[in-house]
Amino acid sequence: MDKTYQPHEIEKSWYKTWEEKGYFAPQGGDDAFSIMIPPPNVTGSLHMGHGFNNAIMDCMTRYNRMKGKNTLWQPGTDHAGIATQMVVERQLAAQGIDRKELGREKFLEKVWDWKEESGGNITNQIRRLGSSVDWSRERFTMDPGMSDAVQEVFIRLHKEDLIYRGKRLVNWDPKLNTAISDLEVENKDKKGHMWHFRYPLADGLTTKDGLSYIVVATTRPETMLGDTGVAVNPEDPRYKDLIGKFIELPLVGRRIPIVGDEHADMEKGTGCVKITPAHDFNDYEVGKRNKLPMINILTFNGDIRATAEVFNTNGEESNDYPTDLPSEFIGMERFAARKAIVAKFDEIGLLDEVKDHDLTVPYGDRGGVVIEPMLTDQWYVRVEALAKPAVEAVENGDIQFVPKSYENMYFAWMRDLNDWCISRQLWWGHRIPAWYDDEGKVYVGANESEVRSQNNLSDDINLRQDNDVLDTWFSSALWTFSTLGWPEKTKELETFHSTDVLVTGFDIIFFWVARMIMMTLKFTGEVPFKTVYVHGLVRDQEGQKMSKSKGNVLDPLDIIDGISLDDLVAKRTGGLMQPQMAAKIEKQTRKHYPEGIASYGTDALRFTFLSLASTGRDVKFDMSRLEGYRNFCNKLWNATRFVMESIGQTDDKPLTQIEIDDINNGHVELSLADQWIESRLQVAQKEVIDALENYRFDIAAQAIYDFVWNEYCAWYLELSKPVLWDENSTDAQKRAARRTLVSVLESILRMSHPMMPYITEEIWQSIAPIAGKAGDTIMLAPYPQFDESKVNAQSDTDIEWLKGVITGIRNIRAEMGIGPGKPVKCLFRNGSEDDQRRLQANDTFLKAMAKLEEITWLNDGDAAPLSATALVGKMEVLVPMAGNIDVAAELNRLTRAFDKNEKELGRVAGKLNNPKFVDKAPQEVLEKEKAKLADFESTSKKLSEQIEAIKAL
RNA sequence: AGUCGCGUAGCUCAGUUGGUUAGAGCGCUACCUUGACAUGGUAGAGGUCACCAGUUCGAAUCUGGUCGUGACUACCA
Repeated sequence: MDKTYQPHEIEKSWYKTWEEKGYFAPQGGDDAFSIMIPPPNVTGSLHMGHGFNNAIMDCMTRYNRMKGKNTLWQPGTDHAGIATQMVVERQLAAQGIDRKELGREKFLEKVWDWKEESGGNITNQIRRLGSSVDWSRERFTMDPGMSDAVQEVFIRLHKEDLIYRGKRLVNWDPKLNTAISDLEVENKDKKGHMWHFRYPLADGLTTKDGLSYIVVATTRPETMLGDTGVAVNPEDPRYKDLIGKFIELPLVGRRIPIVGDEHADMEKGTGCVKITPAHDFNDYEVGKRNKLPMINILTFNGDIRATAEVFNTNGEESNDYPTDLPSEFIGMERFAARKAIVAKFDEIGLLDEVKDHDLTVPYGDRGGVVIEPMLTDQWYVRVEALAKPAVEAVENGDIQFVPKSYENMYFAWMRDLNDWCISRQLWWGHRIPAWYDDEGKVYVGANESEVRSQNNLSDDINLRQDNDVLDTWFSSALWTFSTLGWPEKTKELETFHSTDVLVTGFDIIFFWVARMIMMTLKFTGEVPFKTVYVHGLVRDQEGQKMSKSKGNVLDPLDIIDGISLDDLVAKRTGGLMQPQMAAKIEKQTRKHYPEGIASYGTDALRFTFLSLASTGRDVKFDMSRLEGYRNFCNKLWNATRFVMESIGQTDDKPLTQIEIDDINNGHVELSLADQWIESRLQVAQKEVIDALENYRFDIAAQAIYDFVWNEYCAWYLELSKPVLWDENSTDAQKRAARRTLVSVLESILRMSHPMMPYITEEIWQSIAPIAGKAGDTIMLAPYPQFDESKVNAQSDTDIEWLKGVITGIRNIRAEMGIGPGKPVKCLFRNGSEDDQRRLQANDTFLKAMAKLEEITWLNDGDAAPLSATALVGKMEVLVPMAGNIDVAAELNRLTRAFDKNEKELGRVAGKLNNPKFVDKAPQEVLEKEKAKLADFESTSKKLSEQIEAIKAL
């Protein structure tokens, strides 16, 4: 074995072996366990969030598999409509090709090509993370089977009138030219302006104040081209007389009414609100209430149209107004038009005022440009009826969120839902199964011929299919059951649905979790999962969300394999949407990773993720923690080297079967340490199992770390040395130590395997046969169970005593400046029978671990030399001060201990002197405090005696 | 503005139904290459649990408020 842990060597080949041997496929008992991977973007690449997510899911999966359950972790990817289409469009643009020139068919071929080319990337990454998914069942949302499911769902929902089509105001992304749902809109706080415009009253009217105009304010001046009214509050004494009158819309010359609507707030702004129903969500509602026409003035790219589109309040084309727009603005980009229109108002003396204004601006989360409310035909899901059972499933506990507090978030969102806009003006995705005849009548069905036959449409009637595709989340919402074969009634569906647990970040509870619950209940009558484990979001060391545009993303593989600083900088600054950020990103990267990133290996990364998986909302990823866990792997590795060495196994000379049988079956005489470590192992196992069952991976990781490092390595390994190295030890004693070393290590490996699959498999392969365990892989070995019969409380207190003596002497050594290599004498005074028994049983351990040349037991009245002293319970451990020892230092040490003890003594005494406490506190607590008091008093007494003795010199 | 969450050691975080001498890792200080491991060992230092008030015999933990901070929702004519 190498002297240090080398993750690369270990992690190189195991995954391939596991996969090839089919260990990931479901096998095991009748009791099933299943979990669905949240499908990542097929052409994307993994980020730290995926790494975190995968570490948790794989830990659960491996744990349940080792428990003997019929375990399925279902993998797959989604088609990520917008994101993928964007990437391919950009690639084409680089070659000077436009998507529309290419045509739909050809373009889709290109996307499929790209999927073939890059789709392996993400699955490779998942493999590198060690995720034990069943690759034989890998699914993709655009697979034929899943597409059938999507179509089936659409048609059925439509039949039940839960899907409808309508002309409505939607969030429009002018860059990507598609509608997006309100969840895909990101609101950002911006500094902007509020422009006040004067709108002249028509027909020579004046206001009460004698003005010939009213003033409206807007943050989006360009929309005024589409104004079809001005609203004032019906109660507003300033303006209510004007209701029913008209104004002359500047620049356009449109005559538009003043309407009374409560939307206009008398306290706010000027009290007059311009109404642009085709370009503002509030105005849309006001327009509907007041029967105002809607005028669309923008193209899908967000430019001013050549001619406006005029609709009546029902969304039908109308001639309520002419379609002319002022020629000087035509074709202008919306923000340029804003400037030009403000300038024009200023020029003609109608710009009343400009104020600075803080506002929230909606951005598309994909395209990154300002969203424009746009009047378009879209498909919607009516969510109200679907939401009700989805809420109930959580209320009645069929689905449980962990941590529970996320249920509030879920309910809050489910309470006020908007209908879900599911159509996207893209080519990449599931095309909407709807056909239109020449009159625009809609027919929904699986395909054209079905539509014709179901609706008795003859072949000479023209039909064309809807151009749009469905939101990717529509197909993702069917993920748990469509991956298992629905709408067929498959065996998999029966066995693995509902799934046991969904592991996801809170940021997609609405996007995905809620929609899955709604759709799955609707179509299977089952919940998609029984538990939703919600983890935090991985952030960088400054607590910032990781994003490509901020340049603070990390690829988990770069942590596993390592990356040079220059490569990391290049990776982060390449392909930026905003190239001007490059310098800042480079500076930041060089600051945070002056040496680049070392290679830490998969196990250390996974263990780090799991140790960070507490109940918090954020996970700040801390490289120093990662380093600590890499060191932990090294610790485990070297402990193994020690065990191998102790049993006489070397790389080129393995143990013979006879030698192995001897270790496992020969006569043994268990030492206190042997019994103790077995006992502690049980306690650790219980802690780990309890933590895993409660989704507290941080606690499980901590328990493993603590047991391996601070008990097995720090104490047990050290305690085994005196036995193994002492010529006077019997064979039975040595055999006991060897057997214990091996069996505890083997248990540690199985206990840790779900968290650190590679190193545990690597070591297990050589340790298991020696421990007498059969099996080809640790993956399928049984998970260790808590065995109460091996818990030994006596050994625990005895070892604590031993540790106390050793630590006490080491402390004296350190404070007195006695080097660890120098043997000292030691005397025990004022010890009990128990102390004496322990001393006899542990004489060898003590001498070896505290480097003692002689131990003397003092009986009452025996004289003691002047000594430095440590207390172990009531017993005093004396290290004689052989003349050259620092008296002042010892006095100082004792005084510090005394002061500390006095403080505690005072605190406890105060409590016990309080009659109310003595009166009301439970007996149990009272006894505990009394015992503490006695201890502190005895310690104080001893320490002051010792201080006096030193002072007397 | 509303809702929810958070504030514990220099840093990153645990702290289960109120009773611990408030813990861990990293970092820090001193010492140590001793035959698993310097990716190590030994011994230490370091906290008014944001602040104020309350409930209680007893509060990091429960309640109310203040301050700071984050997320989400809404508004922003």
